[in-house]
Amino acid sequence: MIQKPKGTKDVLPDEIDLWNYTEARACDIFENYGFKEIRIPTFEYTELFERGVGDTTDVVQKEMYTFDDKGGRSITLRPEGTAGIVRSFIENGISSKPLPFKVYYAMPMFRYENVQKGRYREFNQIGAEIIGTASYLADVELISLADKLLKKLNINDIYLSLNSIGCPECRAKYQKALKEFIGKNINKYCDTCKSRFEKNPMRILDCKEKKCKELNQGAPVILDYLCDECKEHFENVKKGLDYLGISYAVDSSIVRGLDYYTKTVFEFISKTDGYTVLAGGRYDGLVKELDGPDTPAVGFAAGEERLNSLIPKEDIPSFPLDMYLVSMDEKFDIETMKLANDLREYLAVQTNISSRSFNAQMKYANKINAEFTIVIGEDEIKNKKCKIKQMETGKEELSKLDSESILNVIFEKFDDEF
RNA sequence: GUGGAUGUAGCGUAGUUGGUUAACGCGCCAGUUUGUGGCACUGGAGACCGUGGGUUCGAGUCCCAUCCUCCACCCCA
Repeated sequence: MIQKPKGTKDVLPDEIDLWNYTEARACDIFENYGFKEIRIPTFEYTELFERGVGDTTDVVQKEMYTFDDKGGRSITLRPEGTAGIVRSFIENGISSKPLPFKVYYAMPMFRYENVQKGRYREFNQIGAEIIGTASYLADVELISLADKLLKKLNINDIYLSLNSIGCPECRAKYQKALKEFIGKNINKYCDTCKSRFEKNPMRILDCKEKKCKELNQGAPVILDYLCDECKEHFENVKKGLDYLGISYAVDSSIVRGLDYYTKTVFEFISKTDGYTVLAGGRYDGLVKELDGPDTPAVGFAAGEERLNSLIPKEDIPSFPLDMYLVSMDEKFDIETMKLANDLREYLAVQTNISSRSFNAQMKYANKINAEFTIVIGEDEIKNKKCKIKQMETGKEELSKLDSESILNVIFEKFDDEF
């Protein structure tokens, strides 16, 4: 038997209401904040991610789905959304349109990593980007958007961690101090940390190895090395969030695993599951790094699977079938379908397309939770009348046998229940 | 990539120290009921016991390998 590849999943009709609910909710909120949807390719040239996400990151080093196409080009299934969006921003000359460019997306991402709770190889992210403004106000708007999204989805058992990792200038000073600190004991660190030392020393602070954690005690803190501009930016972000009533905790250990971040970085972390549900930050250098005009930007992404696992089940609407038309006999099947088609202008209707007996059709209508049934047979066709039955109450009402009359009867006689 | 647990009809499970046609519940299909569903009763379909190899007269049961799923680590959303 052929099985689905490791780390993928099927979303079956039983679960689809949840997915549609999350996406529709998110879409509404994004639109209200003035964002428009963007759709970009599922795969890009590998170089985009190597340069954009950073070739020292785990995502690029060991988690990308990369292959050569038949023309010998190196292609990669996108592991995240931002790099592709920035590529699109540059390629389409959007910097000459009114900025900021505010877009959102909901699309699948691909990372080759080991599967566990809330983590898949093909997974979906819902995210937003603001490209073309350096103001702290964009950071605040974006975080407030993220906060609103989670609140509207009734995901409350969650907290916001905030940090600033500065601009390249203050980060260079900080990294120098950090390397001095770590360098004293570098031979005591684990092998991964040793390899991080030259290329990306800040990631050493992220290491979960016990010995490394101990060695990191008393390491210099990035916030102490921020330049005046970065410091002011961070202060303004915090003040803005305070004013909007969004609570947060500054956590100087948040570094983020993607190289493009600058200044503000943040994560919304689930208290119940312990993992990050939504995360993002500012990436002022990325557009230029990818050969575009020097353009500042901020963005975030949320894991849709993780969001879905935290949404209260009672919030999810379901859409039962409005009506099932029972055909008394084979010879009425097609007339029944004709009536169904008329009713389908207004209602969700099913008919007998499985050659079931009368009785079996009633049972089926019951099983699929049809709200109403109408039996179509000799008498109905002859008299042009029918009985509309509400399945839950067993209540029946007479109607003429045409779609408009049926609709009227439903709204008049069953209005309170329907 | 590392470590641990698991794998028997669609789902949840049973299967005794290896021994005929692998069992049960739910679900599915049909009948009891050629003008009305839910309940009940009766019947039916559906499993090469994850896959491949080995031991044996004989393997769902034992051995090896492999894959998947789940969990933890790493990392991330």
